[in-house]
Amino acid sequence: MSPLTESTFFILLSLVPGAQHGYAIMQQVAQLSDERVTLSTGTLYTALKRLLDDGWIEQVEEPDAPRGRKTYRLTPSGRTAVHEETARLVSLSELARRRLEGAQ
Amino acid sequence: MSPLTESTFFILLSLVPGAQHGYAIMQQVAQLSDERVTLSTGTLYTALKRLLDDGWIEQVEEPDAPRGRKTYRLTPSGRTAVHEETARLVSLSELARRRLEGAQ
DNA sequence: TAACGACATGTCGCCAATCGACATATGGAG
DNA sequence: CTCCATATGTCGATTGGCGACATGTCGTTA
Repeated sequence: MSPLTESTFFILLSLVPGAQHGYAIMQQVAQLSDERVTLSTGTLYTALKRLLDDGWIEQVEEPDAPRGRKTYRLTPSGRTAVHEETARLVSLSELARRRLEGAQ
Repeated sequence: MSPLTESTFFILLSLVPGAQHGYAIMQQVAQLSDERVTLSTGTLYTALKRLLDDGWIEQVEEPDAPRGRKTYRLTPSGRTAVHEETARLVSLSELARRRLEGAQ
């Protein structure tokens, strides 16, 4: 399992509490990251396509959805991936802190 | 300041305690990451070149160095970058944990 | 009513970085 | 002498992000 890119990780993170559509994901990522990560539409929609292909997200059928809005939710595999990536980030940041503090 | 790739971050981390040459960096990254990250030579030497260009590492002149060995050390900018990236990882991993635990 | 900005999805081409494969050369051990 | 660890490097393919462009709706307001 290779490390996720920051964009991909934020997209998955924004879907953790529940399903959302693309544009809302974009806004939430900006909010979550305190405006530090602002996804371009190019990044967002190609990432969503890739995540669908990988089976990490799936489209939710919503009959009452306005216009051409498409809503996505995490699959179990996607949720596992978020957990694994979070574990990687935690161990990596702890390793880095130890190194910077001088303790091997 | 965009996020560093995992490879680049590990290379910089391995130089935190002191100067090293390329091959030793490769071995230390493998050891630091518990064999999870094994840099190919392609990744290593192109990354070192890039880091030199960016002024994050510099070559150390060693008259007693055996063969064509080249030793590198962190510059002040490079050290700053490691600190900033570590801070980013810490805040990101904390954000992720909060999200997964359901709080916000 | 016309214009504007927010909402909403999508494609395209460029660029940056990783990876595996290949190339080259030295030193030491068996 | 052959093999392996040491040591540096290039090249081409692939992946992913980004900015620009394209298209269309909806609500507000001048």
